[in-house]
Amino acid sequence: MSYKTKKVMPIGIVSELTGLSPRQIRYYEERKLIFPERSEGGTRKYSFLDVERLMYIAEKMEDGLQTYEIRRMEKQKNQEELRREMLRGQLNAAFRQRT
Amino acid sequence: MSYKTKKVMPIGIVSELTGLSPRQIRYYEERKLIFPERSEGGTRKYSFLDVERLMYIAEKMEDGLQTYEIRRMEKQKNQEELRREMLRGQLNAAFRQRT
DNA sequence: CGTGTAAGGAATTCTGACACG
DNA sequence: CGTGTAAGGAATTCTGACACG
Repeated sequence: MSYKTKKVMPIGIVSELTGLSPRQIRYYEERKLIFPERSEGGTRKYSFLDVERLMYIAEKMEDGLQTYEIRRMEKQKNQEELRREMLRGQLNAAFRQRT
Repeated sequence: MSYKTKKVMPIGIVSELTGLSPRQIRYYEERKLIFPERSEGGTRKYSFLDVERLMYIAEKMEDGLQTYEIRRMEKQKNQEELRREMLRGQLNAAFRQRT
């Protein structure tokens, strides 16, 4: 696992890095926009990728979007990616090509 | 600053990642082998590079080296690098070359 | 020298709730 | 809906010291 995706930061650091309040960060988790891991004791752990995602979320919030709208956008993006990958898989299977 | 060098991890995470005890990690700091940053409240913050360095230190310790020997090795390495860089600088100046 | 541990305190984080709008 | 805040408690970290070897 890369340094970018490894969950290692406490919420205080993430708050400093993103400019968001701990309250905001926890709320975005409640709204299924962000998914930190937990330590044994229950404290949240975030990755740099999470920090990037939070900054992206912050932008969208500033644009006036609601959390469920952002979540919907993310889901759409993922589904488009899936579609593209499945298409690529089918093409590969059909023509026996290797990338 | 890259994800590798940004100081963001608390000592508990570093302990998990390296397999070293917090006591050992603090001791290596006392012996000037590692240099975490501090939060306002005084808690230590480490980077992934620090984690790598700690694993390197752990190896050397297992080899039976003492902390001052490891510190001496590091210093030597740095000085060699400096020498090489200065030499490169002089050559560039002498021949007006650009890399 | 290098590391474990118990001690006491401080910084950090957690959750659920109330408030505002 | 999104966020601030005070509340109480728990997890985490801090330092200095003693112990062992």
